[in-house]
Amino acid sequence: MGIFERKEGVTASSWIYDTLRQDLVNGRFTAGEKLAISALKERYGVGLSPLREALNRLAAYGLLIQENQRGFRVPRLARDELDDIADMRRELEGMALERAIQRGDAEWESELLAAAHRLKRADEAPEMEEEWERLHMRFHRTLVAPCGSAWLLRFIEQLHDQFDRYRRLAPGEPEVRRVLDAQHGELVELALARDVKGARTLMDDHIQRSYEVALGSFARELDPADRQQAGVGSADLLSRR
Amino acid sequence: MGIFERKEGVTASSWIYDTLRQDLVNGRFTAGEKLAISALKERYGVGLSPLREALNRLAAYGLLIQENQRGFRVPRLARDELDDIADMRRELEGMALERAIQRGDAEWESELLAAAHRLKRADEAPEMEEEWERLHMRFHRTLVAPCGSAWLLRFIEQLHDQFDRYRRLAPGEPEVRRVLDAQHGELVELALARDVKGARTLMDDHIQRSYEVALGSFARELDPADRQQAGVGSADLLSRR
DNA sequence: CTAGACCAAATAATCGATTTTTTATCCAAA
DNA sequence: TTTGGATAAAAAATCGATTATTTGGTCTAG
Repeated sequence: MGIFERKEGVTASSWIYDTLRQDLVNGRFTAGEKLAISALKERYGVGLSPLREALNRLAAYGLLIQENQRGFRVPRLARDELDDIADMRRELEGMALERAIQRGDAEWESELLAAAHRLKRADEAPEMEEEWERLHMRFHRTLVAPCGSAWLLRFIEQLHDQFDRYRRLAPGEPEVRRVLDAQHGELVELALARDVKGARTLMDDHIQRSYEVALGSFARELDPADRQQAGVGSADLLSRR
Repeated sequence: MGIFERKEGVTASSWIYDTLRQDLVNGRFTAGEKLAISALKERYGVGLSPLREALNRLAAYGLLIQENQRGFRVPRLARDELDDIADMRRELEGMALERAIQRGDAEWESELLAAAHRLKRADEAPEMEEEWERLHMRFHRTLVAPCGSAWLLRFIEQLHDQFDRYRRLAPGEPEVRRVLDAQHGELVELALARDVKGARTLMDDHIQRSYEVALGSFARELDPADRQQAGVGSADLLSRR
C-alpha cells in the first residue's frame, strides 16, 4: 500500500566495516595481533578493495592501528589506556548527562523509560547476551541524547566502543552486575526528577564500577612457566605482542 | 655520520590523505560540494584505490560525509555546528589546560616558551600565512600536551580541524587578531605561574574571541538579487547546496 | 661466532578494467 | 504542463592482476 521501502544500500565496504567493528569490540581478535589481510578476505568472503576501505575507516576511528607499508594491527590493551578511557567517559558522559537533563523534553522522558524497561527485561534473561549489549548501549545513548552537542555524542560513542573492548574481555561479576543494573533505573529516576547533581554523581559511580569490572580483563591466570619470569605482571600479558 | 635516517615510507594513500585533509581544512573545497572522485584522481594525480582509502579515512575523521552508493560530500557549514564545535573546544581544551598545568614539567615549560616565541615571530611576518598556521597549531598543541590523556588530545585535534574550516574562511580582523596574539603570551605566563583558574578563564576568552572571528565565515555580502528573497539569511548561503 | 649483505618468499599497496547503482534525459500518457 | 517509465550516461563500488616493500633466512667476511 504505502511506498515500497527501498532496501538500504549496504555496500560490501560498509558491511565489512560494521562486522569488523563489532568483532573488534567483542574481542574476537587478539589484542596486539597483526591482521593478515588475505586471511580476512577469506574469513569474511569480501574483496580486497572494500576490505581495505573498511580497515582504513577503523584505523581512523581508533579501533585499529595502521602502519605504512606494514598493514594493520589490533591495538594492545593497556591499563593506562583503560584508565584514560574511563576517565574521559566520566568527564564527557557526565557533561552530556547534565545537559541532557537540562534540555530533555517530555518525549525524551518517555523514550528513556522505555529504554530502561527494555533493558531491565534483558537483565533478567541471561541467555540473550547480545541483545542485552544492544539494549544497554541504546539506554546509555538515550540517556545523553538531548545534550545538544553532536560532537560530544560522537566522542562518547567512540569511547564506549573502546571501553567495551576491555569490559567484554573481563570475567563477569554477578554481584557488581546487579548493582550496575539497578543503577540504570536510579539514573532514570534522577533524570526525570531533573536532579542534575545527583545524576552526575551516580553516573560517576556507575562508570567507576564498570571500570573496576573492566579491569578484570587484566586478571589472567598465569601458568607456572610464566610466573617464573620475574616482573611480568598480568597486565603485560595482554599488552605484549 | 650517524645512522642513515630512512625516508619515511609515505604511501600514496597517506600522502593523499594528508593533502586532502589540509585542503579541506583550508577551505579549498566548497562546503556542501559533492566530490567527483575521477576529478580528484586527475587533480592530484593518484590512483583510485589510494584515493578511496583516503576518502574513507577522512569520512571516519569527520571531514567528509560518506553516503553509500553516492560517494563523498564536503560537510556544509552551519552556524549550529560552529557553536557546538566552539563550545566543545572550550570544555575540552579548558579541561586539558588545567591538567597540563598541574602535570607539566620543566621540559614542558621550555618547549612552551619556545613555541610561543616562534609563534610571536610569525605574528609579525604577515606574509608567511601558512607558516603561522603551523606554528599556531603547534603552540596550542604544546600548551595542552602534558594533560595526560591521549584521547582528550585526539578529540581536541579533531575539533581544531573542524573549527579551522570556519575560521580560515572568515575575513581577517586585525584588531581582534592583535588581542588573540597577545593572549598566547599571557597563556604562557599563567601556565608557568601554574595559575590553573586564571589560565582556564583566559582560554575560555581566547576561544570565545576566535569563535566570534570564525562567525565571520557566515557574513557574506548578498547581491541585490539574493536580497529580494525573503528570509534568506547569510548563514543559509553557506549551508545551502 | 656475529654483523652485515644478499636473496627469496610473503605481504602491502596500487593499478586498470569490470560490474553495479545512481542520475539525467527523453518521451508518452494523464 | 505534469507524471511516470524506459533508457542512456555517469559515477560508485568492486574485482583480479601487478608492482613495491618488508620479512625471514642464508651465506660470507671480519
